[in-house]
Amino acid sequence: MPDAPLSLGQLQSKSLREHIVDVLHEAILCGDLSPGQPLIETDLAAQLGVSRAPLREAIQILNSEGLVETIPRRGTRVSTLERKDIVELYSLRGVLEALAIRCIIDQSDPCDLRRLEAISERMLRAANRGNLRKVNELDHSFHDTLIAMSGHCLLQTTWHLVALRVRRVMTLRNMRNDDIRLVAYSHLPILDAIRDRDGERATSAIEAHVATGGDLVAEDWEVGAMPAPLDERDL
Amino acid sequence: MPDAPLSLGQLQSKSLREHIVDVLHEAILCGDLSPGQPLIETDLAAQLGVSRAPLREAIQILNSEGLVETIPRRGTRVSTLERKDIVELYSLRGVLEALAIRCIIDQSDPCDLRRLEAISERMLRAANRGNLRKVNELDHSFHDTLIAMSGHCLLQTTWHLVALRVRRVMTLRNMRNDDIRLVAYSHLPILDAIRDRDGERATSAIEAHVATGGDLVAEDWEVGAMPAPLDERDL
DNA sequence: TGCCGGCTCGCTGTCGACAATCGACTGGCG
DNA sequence: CGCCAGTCGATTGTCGACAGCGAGCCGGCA
Repeated sequence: MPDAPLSLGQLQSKSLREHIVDVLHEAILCGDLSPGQPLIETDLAAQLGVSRAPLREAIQILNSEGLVETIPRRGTRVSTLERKDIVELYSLRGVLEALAIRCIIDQSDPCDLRRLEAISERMLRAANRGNLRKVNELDHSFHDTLIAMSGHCLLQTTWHLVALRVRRVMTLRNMRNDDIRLVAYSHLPILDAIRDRDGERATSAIEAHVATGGDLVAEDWEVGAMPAPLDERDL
Repeated sequence: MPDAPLSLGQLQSKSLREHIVDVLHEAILCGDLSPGQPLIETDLAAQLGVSRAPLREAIQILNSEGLVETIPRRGTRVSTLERKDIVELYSLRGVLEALAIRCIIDQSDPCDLRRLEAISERMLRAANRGNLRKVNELDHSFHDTLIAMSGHCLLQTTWHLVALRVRRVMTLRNMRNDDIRLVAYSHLPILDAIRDRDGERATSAIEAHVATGGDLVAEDWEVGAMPAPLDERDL
């Protein structure tokens, strides 16, 4: 039970545009839409059973999120991911998470780390079981929660952009089993440092953690990135 | 002569949507559209002489940029700026610029600081002349250039979101004359540190600089923020 | 007099159609 | 044989119109 608000207001409240954004997110993050693939508005609209107006608005959003790239009057395509993008992504991610941790530590009330600890624990178990998908999922939860706990709204907004890209990278790349153990265990020093309210150590820990992840991913990116099955559109 | 590409391809190349985005940017950043003011699509479209379709797409963009807030089926309004937003803005800005500086310093080729130095010099002169508008303009140039020099694309994208908000804050707040001198001169230590390729010192310098600015702005925000003239729309 | 229900109106969400533009193909000319 | 101009198809950009939700107003009822 990750989170199921079911707040009733959710019922039908989503506009068509947001539905489309969700669908496209899913498609891009899962790799159903491969990097570089063109998005033909007419076709997509027909496939989704909607008109082009909300679809175009959705594409605007995807565009601001950096998931697609639009060339005026030329078209839109799923954005590609080069090695440089990975490096940039993880370097930015590092400083954002470091900021989050500083915010958390600076909070007057002793912060509630139980959520993070619970996630971390489950992640370790999943890693030892070799359940790669679960580890990834919990990894994302961990970092999303960390950002949320900072109470820094603007940071959360910014993080959203980064998180989308990270998720994308993680799906495009298949990790080895050793890797996920490494990743899972490297959350522990972060928790320790936050618990001790030691800003310096926490910052180092998170940056080391992120750098590790980034290195693992960037390591042989060219290999793992572009075997995008050259299937023509089938969404 | 800030920058005038005039590359001829610019002629007519902008879609209507982008024009609208520019106009709305201008209107919001200049305060012509005051915080909280509702944006009625029908009216706006009529005033701009366009249909609602490109206007709505433009609003999507403004929305992702955080300049407006949309409540589904209720409408869009210019987003407000609370004191908390200012604090968050400047804290994020600090870490982003610190990252930029680290990138610049890490670059193998000795970076070309002349552009920054030139801007800084002109800023000092403007500050001594008491030319507030010019100082602000040069201040923005300085920081935009700094980010650009990092060569970090994702950082530039992220910076765009921050810079928009900073510009907005700067227009909503009238600085005192002492303030701008203080701001202008506090760029110097940053330049020095970069020149010496001293990462530690540069980071401290930029964070001090940003913090100073943030404090100056946040100081009496409630006073300077909300005297938004309650004029009804005249765009 | 105060509260509840229905009505009306303004506005947003969505749609289908038209106009404009770009790329590729084809044919003619040097 | 190669290059340039003209044409055609495909795709995006823009528009006006309709449908549907939400808020505020008005009237009836306790």
